[in-house]
Amino acid sequence: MTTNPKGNKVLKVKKEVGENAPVLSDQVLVTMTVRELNQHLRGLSKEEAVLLKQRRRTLKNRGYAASCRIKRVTQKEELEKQRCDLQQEVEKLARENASMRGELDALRSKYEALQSFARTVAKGPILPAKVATTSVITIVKSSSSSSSARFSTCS
Amino acid sequence: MTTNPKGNKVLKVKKEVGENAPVLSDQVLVTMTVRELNQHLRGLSKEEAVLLKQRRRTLKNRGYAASCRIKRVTQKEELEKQRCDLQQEVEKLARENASMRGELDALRSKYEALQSFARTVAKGPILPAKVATTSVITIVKSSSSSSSARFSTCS
DNA sequence: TTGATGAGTGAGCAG
DNA sequence: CTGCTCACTCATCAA
Repeated sequence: MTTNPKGNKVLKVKKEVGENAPVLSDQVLVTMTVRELNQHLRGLSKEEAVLLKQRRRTLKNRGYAASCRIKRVTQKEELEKQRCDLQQEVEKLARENASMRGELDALRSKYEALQSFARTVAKGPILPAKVATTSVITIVKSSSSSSSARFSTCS
Repeated sequence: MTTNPKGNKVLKVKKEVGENAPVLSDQVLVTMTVRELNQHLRGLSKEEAVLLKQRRRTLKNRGYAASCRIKRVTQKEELEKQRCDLQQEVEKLARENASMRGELDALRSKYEALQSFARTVAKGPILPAKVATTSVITIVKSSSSSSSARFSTCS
């Protein structure tokens, strides 16, 4: 078991042959450094050496293919997660939006009511007759210079 | 060329053999209905029949693998598009949000100013000195102009 | 040479 | 059986 023979090519697909003497297990062979490999190559015919190096390359490729597949699903999951996050953000912003729209409407109503009230109140005390029908009241916050921008949203 | 022999197994990878008589081109074989296939099988040995059916299956698999890959990239593109769309929606909502927040602030300021004014006015009819510290009140006698529209556009 | 990826192949599952 | 998908292999490209 520990000196895994060789035949475990594909995890469950191609299974062990068990009869030939592998010399090196796949695990060992694929993990080996080039230097170590060369040492093992010492006692082998050129033919065998070529075959062994070829097998190593194939094993490596098997691993590359696996990483490639993993990467693919990882990226896909990443995309799905991003989509999910964005979807939630959209919903959050939409809720904020709706709530602000409500606030705005409410405030506008209050503002208009107050405006009516102010007009009525202002009308009585001062020059009742004349101001009543023709005046507009402009209120300017005197503190800030940028206050003029305040009303520019009313364009 | 039109009666494509057989050897074009893989587009550029495995190329034509050119010596055997394919009887049926890949294109024809893979497109054939089962009924048509059986007719071709009539004059063949059982061995040949099995081989032919196997070849058909392999060709079919080749096609399936291709669709599988296409599907994969299509889905990935789909995800990327959705992400892009959502991203844009987020930005749009964020802009709306910011703009509404601005409106809200502006309106709140106006409301507070009007409130101060109203309080001053309601409390004691226009005492210039007192009002001076917080507001400037301009009373414009407008001669029928649309000046009253000033505030109505802020709705 | 090493690592990554497209395409083809067979295994194996689902309908 | 048909269609799909996984894991593997090979060809090929890039670093």
